[in-house]
Amino acid sequence: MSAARILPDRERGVCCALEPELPAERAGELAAVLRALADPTRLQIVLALREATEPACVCDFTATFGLTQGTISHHIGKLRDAGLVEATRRGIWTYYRLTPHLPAHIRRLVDALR
Amino acid sequence: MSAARILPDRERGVCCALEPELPAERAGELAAVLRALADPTRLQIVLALREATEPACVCDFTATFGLTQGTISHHIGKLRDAGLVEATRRGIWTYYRLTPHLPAHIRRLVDALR
DNA sequence: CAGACCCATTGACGACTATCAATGCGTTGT
DNA sequence: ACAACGCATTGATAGTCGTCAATGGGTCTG
Repeated sequence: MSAARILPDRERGVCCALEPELPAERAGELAAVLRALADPTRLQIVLALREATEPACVCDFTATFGLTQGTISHHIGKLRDAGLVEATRRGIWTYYRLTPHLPAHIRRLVDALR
Repeated sequence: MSAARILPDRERGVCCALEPELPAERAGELAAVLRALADPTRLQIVLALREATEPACVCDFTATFGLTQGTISHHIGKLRDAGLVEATRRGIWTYYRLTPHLPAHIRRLVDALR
């Protein structure tokens, strides 16, 4: 044990102005991706697509999650807005898959999900 | 190029019921952590704590982000609720640091942030 | 004790979210 | 042409979120 870390001594009235780790714009983009993932349904959709060998359709998910078709479509729309998911129309169906060649830092994030 | 993937043939009225990748409870927990990270301010706080050599105080962040003390406290409260951040009182100050020994799958997620 | 300081909490406000039922649109099969 | 199908969109509702100003509770200094 003994991760007892020593706490810094502070002078009253003096705060350390910290530097943000990321430029504001970058932090906003990353937060937007996280927001897209921050819902159990959308998270499961992304994980399913990540593992899937074939692209999936909206109707595949409605049964799985017990949600309305409209709701699933809404969720997938958010994933598309975030750039995480791509769609391909083919006749009646719209096939979805994880966006191939995501930016490296986003891909790392998606890969970290478990 | 030619990432031209072959799309599956589908029979009308037949959807593939997919298996969720995660048990519902686990997905909910993970989504909760993602929700805690899904705000630019909280994201920057976590990144700052991840890189910091010394724990930080609320007042350190108010200047950095141009937000009220109350707002920063509120954000840190959410990070605490999510289990990402720990607090230590010492006299006037409350020192915050990233929770040591996070569960592996959460730690992996935090490490993936950039 | 009185004041200054750090932080948490509360109340209020506008903005956004998740969900459903209902509707509309394009495509396919008969 | 018509009906069935997959999906998107809309409108509505209940809930959550981010922010601030204001207040209150500890803790230190003089």
